[in-house]
Order: sequence, then structure tokens, then C-alpha cells
Amino acid sequence: MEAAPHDETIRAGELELRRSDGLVLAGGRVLAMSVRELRLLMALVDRWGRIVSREELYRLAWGGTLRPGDRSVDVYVHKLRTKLEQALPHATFIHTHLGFGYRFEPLHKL
Amino acid sequence: MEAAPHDETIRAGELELRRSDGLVLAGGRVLAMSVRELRLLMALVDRWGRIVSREELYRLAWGGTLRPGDRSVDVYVHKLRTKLEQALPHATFIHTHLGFGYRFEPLHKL
DNA sequence: GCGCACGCTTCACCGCCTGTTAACAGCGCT
DNA sequence: AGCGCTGTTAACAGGCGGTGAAGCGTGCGC
Repeated sequence: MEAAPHDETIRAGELELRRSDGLVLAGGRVLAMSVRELRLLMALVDRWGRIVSREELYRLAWGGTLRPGDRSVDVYVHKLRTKLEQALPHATFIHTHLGFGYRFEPLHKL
Repeated sequence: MEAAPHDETIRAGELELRRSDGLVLAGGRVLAMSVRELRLLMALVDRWGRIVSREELYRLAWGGTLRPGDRSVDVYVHKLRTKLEQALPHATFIHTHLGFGYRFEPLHKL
């Protein structure tokens, strides 16, 4: 189920990430992702199961330092959740740890 | 079974504390912890098996000095116990030493 | 050049969670 | 019994994150 960080193809339940192609598949369908969305998702997946701070996510997906008050990470987490939710309604992937950051882990809902 | 204070990953029976990730696992499941809860738990675990006074716990988890009448530590010990109890009903981790403070040590119930 | 489409950023609003304090109940010791 | 300490719950305020939309910039096709 779980995948080593730098495999070419990573599977998370119904979700499939082809790193080299920059391609995300959900139940066989292609999920259109922008560059930022993809890099953020990859950053989270690379830290599978661990909490990743906004600062680190910003470094990994944007490069540079997250400025105080910058909500970009939040907004893009939301975009990712929306797309994943729409493709795979029965699962949740990105979990919030208030005051810490986000964590990637596929779970069945409720 | 027991762990040295500053290991990255500490195991207490079914309980697993990943210090660097700020993550607590109980039987493989993630236990969501707030900042205070986590710091208090870590403070207790760092003094594994020893009695820690409220004053010291406050210093370690809150910073600063515990003011007379401040019950914050008690309230958060209770929150920790509730979460640990719910995740691992057959074990007890935090023990009260009346007039002295609290002590962390995983024990089977009864 | 112009307008459009897309992606990224920023803003504002709102709801929920957290941390704090207080109040009351219960327990243990003398 | 009386006192002090702890357990437990509730109420409150502030902060953080969720969310939708507007603002900008860039690249592309016409």
C-alpha cells in the first residue's frame, strides 16, 4: 500500500501518481493538475504519513521562504482536496494538523 | 520497552511517539494532538517513570512560571488521558501522585 | 494588438478548534 | 467530618484554517 518516496509510480489506494510523467490518475482517470498543485501533492506524498509544515511545503513546492500571512499553501491544499474529493469521494488524503501543518495519508471516510 | 529521553521515536507499548514529526500513533492510528497536548505528553515521557511536578510540567510545556491557582496542567492531563484511554482502553499511562505531580508509565489496567 | 483562458496570489468572511478560566464534584488524608 | 487536592465539565475568547471570489500576470490564438 505505501510507497517508497522516490518510486516512479506511487499508488495510494485508487490514486496513482506517475512522478516522471507528472501525471495523476484516480481510478484510471487522469486528474488535470497545474504545476503548483502537482508539486505540492508530490511534496506531501514524499512525506507520506508524516506531518509537513507549511514552511516546508512552500519550500518544496514553490521554492524560497513562506512569508508571514501568505496563505498560498492553504489555498492549494484546498484545490487538491477538491480535485481528489471529486475523483474519489469515499476517501480522504490530506489531513490537517492544526498548528503544525498537513499530512498525506489515504483513509476511508468515516 | 522503555526509551531514552531524546530518541526520535519512542515506544510505550502500543503507543508510539515520533518526536521529530510531532506525531503520536496508537496501534498504528494517528492520534491528533494539539500543540499543548503534545508538549505536555513529551514533557512527561522525557521524565519516564519519574514524578514531575506541575510547576516543571508547566515550564516544559507552556514556558514561564505556573501561577498559583492555574489548573491548566490538570485540564490537559485529563485531555491526554481521555485520548489515550479512547485509543488504548486497556492501558494507563499517566499516574497521579497526590501533592507531588504526575508520572508517565504505561501499565496494563487492573 | 487585442481579447481570452488559465494559473497563481491575495483578500475577506466565517466556522471550528484550541487554550484558558471557572465552577462544581469527588477523593484521600488527618 | 473537614480540608485540601485533583477530576471533570462547561463557557468563553481568540486564533487558525476552510472557502469562495476577486485581482494580476502571462501566454496564446485570432
